Amino acid sequence: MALQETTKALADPIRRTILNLLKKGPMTAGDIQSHFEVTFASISRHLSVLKDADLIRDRRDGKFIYYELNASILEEVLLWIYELRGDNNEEN
Amino acid sequence: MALQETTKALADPIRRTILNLLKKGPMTAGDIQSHFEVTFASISRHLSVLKDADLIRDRRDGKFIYYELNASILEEVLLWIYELRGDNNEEN
DNA sequence: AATACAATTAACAATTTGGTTAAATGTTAA
DNA sequence: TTAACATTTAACCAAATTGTTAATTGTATT
Repeated sequence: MALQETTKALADPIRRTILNLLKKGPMTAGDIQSHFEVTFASISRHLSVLKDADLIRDRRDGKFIYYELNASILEEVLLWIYELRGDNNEEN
Repeated sequence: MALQETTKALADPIRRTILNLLKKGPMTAGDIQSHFEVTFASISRHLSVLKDADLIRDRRDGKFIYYELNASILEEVLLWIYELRGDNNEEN
């Protein structure tokens, strides 16, 4: 179930911040790392969790690897939440 | 940040299933447990994670404790996801 | 008060997660 | 082809999470 990968990926503050950074456009791992106080290796692993969830995609351009947001994956989470609220929220 | 508790709570399949069960209406811990192959104690801890996130509320009625869904907490997650998609999804 | 029932909490083991440093990989440029 | 740069992967550690069993708490019943 992809929902599992997605929700797990979203359950970490660094990963959520990375997604917010990527909202503005693609960035390299180095650019991303510079926003945090953890090592490159640590960010690299967060990126791979996001990649496993397909929340981000990467594309190499010469020496750099650019990461970009793939927000479409979030549709499934939205759907799940909508269904959960379902009839209980008729009044809204 | 409440988003942290919420996303963490959602990142477990048992907890998501519990929320789906509660969609149909309040249930006791025992009723909930009967849907899983883990012990009462394990379910009880999942319930406390959901309670910490305020995704569920409990109410004692005599010998039983009834749990019910508080889906309003999910608004914050929805908002966060909407913001993330933001301008990137003008075409939708 | 004693017993039984519903559920939580405590204590512990196993697994997962997130961080670090060091080594490895891929690419460019000298 | 060697050096330098960008990034990932491997190996390891500490902390958090999830599950179990056993003890505890709260309520109802006798």
